[in-house]
Amino acid sequence: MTKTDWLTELFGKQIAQGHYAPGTALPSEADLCVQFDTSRNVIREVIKVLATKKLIDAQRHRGLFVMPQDQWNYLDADVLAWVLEKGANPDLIYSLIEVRGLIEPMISRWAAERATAIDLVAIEANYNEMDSNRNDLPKFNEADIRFHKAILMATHNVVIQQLADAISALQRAIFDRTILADHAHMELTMQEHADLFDAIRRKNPEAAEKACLGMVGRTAERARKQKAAQ
Amino acid sequence: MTKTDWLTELFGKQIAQGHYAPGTALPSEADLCVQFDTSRNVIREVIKVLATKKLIDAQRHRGLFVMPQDQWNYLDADVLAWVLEKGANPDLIYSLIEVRGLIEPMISRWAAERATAIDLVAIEANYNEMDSNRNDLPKFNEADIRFHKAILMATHNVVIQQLADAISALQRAIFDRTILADHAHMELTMQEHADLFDAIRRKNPEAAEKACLGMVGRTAERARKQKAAQ
DNA sequence: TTTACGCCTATTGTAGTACAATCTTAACGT
DNA sequence: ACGTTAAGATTGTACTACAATAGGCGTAAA
Repeated sequence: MTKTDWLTELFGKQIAQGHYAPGTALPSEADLCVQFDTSRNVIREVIKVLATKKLIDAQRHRGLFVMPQDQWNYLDADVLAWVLEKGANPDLIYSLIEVRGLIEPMISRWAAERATAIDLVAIEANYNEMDSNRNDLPKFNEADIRFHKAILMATHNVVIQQLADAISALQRAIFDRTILADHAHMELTMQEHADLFDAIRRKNPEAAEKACLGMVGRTAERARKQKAAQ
Repeated sequence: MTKTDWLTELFGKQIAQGHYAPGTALPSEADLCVQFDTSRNVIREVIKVLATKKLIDAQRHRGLFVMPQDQWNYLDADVLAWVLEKGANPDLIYSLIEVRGLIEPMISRWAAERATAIDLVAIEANYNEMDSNRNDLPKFNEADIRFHKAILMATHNVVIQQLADAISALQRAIFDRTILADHAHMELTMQEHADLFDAIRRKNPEAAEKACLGMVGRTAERARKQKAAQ
């Protein structure tokens, strides 16, 4: 990883996690050079990347400003991960869950209609990896993420596929906040995933959509509980 | 507009429109400096932006490569506009229409549930502007785009709002390809928009969703015809 | 012939300086 | 109090230099 990449992540996180209030001015390029101990060249490239992600607004002769939060590109996997890492605001969480609730069932449906043999192999492989890692939560979660990503790919819709990284980031953030330690919960999760995979393999769109609706609904319910508890 | 912005658009368009085959190597930074008559500094910033948009893959010591098309960030308004400007591939068009058909009806529904008085004023203003510009197609289209954007904003879902620029780019591209010159067509369009606005104003989600389904369906139909005709 | 080694070149990453262009601010004079 | 002017601050662009390493080429050994 290059110094530029590193600083992009560091500075991006600082902004996304509220180090600087939206709308306010950031330090000048010269100050940032000192602060991060690097050349102006690197700082400018970092700024260009963060501006493309809509976190920063660079105005010539005036300075750098934090974009208003509602302009941030939440569909960018980096931005989403940075924001979610440090407990995001409830509005964003609700918006994300709402959108996910809209598109995931349709993704499952499309996957059931279009999955090729190759797609099915990928989905099944990740299901099996989940199954055999019930006692290793980190591995289990990563397999779960790959399972859903494999389904996404099976839609063969390039626009939907763009969302893959963002959805993965969302899943990771949810995993970090919800504990599926208890046995009954794990069994239920595996059963749901089994049902979904089965529906896709049998090329049954209705069953796939229904299976997904249950999962999404329960995830949303968990998120609501977490929010209420905190 | 700065030189960097200008070259980002120029080079980005070249790549997005197939000047260089996906997967192949691009000219080196030094060559690009000569080709675009600029400093390496500017070229590197251009590259950073296009890499963030997933059009370019910069590999240290190896060179610059065009990303595979299915990695391009089609949810970025620039990328989408560049790609669509020069007749995109049918797969992409189909994917876009499919996704739009999924989310637009729900957007209409949410807008009907949540639109504030301010939102309604914005929507109505743009409807009226469409109405009074039936004979000025460019103005009519821009008003149409703002009409749909106002509805998007009325969902009060920040994730959905991120899609606004991309959807506007998509609409512009569709307008450029479809001719609504004939009178009957225009009347139908206005009627559909009136129905949608009316449903949102009356806070009737079902009616809003239904009105939108008709519009989306007809747009998809038009796109299919255009594709068949070419 | 094949393989291993080392040298050379090409290429991106980082640092630093210099100047241009213009917006902001403060000082100044009336 | 107000308009003018000048200085300073800040981003945009250009150029040079060096670092670090992947890849290609040639050479020599097995």
